[in-house]
Amino acid sequence: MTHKILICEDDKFIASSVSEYLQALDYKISTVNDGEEAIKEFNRFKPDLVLLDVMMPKLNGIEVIKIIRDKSPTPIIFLTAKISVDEKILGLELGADDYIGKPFSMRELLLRIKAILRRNLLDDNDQIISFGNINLFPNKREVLIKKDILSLTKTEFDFLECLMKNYDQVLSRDQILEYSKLENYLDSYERVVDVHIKNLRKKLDRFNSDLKILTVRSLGYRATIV
Amino acid sequence: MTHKILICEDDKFIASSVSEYLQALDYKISTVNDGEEAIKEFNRFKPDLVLLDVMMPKLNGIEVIKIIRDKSPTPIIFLTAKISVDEKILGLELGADDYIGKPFSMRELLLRIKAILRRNLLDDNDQIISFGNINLFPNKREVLIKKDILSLTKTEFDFLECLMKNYDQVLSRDQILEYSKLENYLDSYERVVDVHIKNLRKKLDRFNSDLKILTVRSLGYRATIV
DNA sequence: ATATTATCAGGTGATTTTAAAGGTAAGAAA
DNA sequence: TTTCTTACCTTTAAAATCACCTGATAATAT
Repeated sequence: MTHKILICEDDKFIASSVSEYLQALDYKISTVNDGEEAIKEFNRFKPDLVLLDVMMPKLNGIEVIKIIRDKSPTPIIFLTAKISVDEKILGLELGADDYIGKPFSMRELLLRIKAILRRNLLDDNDQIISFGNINLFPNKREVLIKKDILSLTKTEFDFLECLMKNYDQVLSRDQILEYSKLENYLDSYERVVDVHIKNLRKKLDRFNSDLKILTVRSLGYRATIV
Repeated sequence: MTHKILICEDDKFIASSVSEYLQALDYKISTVNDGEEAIKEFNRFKPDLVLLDVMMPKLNGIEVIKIIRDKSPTPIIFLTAKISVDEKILGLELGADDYIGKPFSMRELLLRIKAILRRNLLDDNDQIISFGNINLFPNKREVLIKKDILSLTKTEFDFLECLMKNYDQVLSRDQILEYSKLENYLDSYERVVDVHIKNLRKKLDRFNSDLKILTVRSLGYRATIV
């Protein structure tokens, strides 16, 4: 796991105590003290999450988030003294993922960090599966090809997930059926797999997926990129 | 506003002097001498803050905090003779809000108590869950869309809270029921969820919420912004 | 050797069957 | 009263099945 977190905070005391606390928990930390450095370090360090003080020298947090959001969806938590609901809503519209008011407890901060990393699927268990231009989000049950949503039925989704998890491996019809835990899969006519594969291929083709499902004669199917 | 403080401490001398000192400052105090009593009295007394000795008979402080944290975020300060950095981190992870080493001065203890009670008040007002134009205030049990109050029944509120807390995750009907009732959910008929979701959707639509509840066929529901 | 044919695995589209979710309303509970 | 639950009905979506097609391989005949 061990995520990288960028702390942008001009109050040295807060910066160092947050940094120490998170380092002790095995996060990799980089710290900067103003907005301009924040942008530079963001590009260099490529953090998984940013803690961003709103009031900072040179560029304030709102300006920083605009620049970051232009090119990256990296989650950002604002650290802020006390702000109105309106400002909060503005920040959230600009793409902040959360706010935490000062003074905050370390435990509270940690909870929010964990929640956001989990929400953003950067957590180990529930990884995005990507090959070529296709991205599968297991917990959302959503598949994107480039920016297009590929709408799949439950079975189609399960088949694709199974094939992508076993990328480049040949899977038998039985394995695929079992994975998508269709009950009674023992009884059923094996050709069901063929039909679902056919429908899945059609949908993948329509969106020019470069992931293809190959037939391996007398054995089963295998997913690969062209 | 006068807060209730639960003191869990087996050293009678410390217990009574802290108790007297805080009572003189108008805090309401209850005192117990071991871990098992601590749990019982926590449930009965419902304190705003707990002072918890680490070394106690029957159940030690670490075990007590685990049990309390299972159901309550009530702030906890550990009272401890000497503790390594590792133990400190363990305690903080388990949900301690602060540590204070023995011997401590009454004045120092008081400062920490005040800081934590203050911080907790701020945080409570601060737990807004926001996505798109919709803002949910868990402690007020109020939902705003832009500036409009969305009036929801208890169940509708719970459903929405559950879905928003798990933004973009697919939740099964079971999970939603469990979240919203805490008990007896096993008895009930799963279709109730559909009905409440329908009613909730209608209300969200009427106010042009851009948070939508998507159905994920044969799995459950998922909240997302359009 | 090569051409012809039979056989087999897989592909496809149409149709049937089955299942899930939505909507409504009445009765129960709070 | 309002809110929640249940039952029933409608609508819609998905899965399974079937009959037929195609292309590949293997068997056989020339």
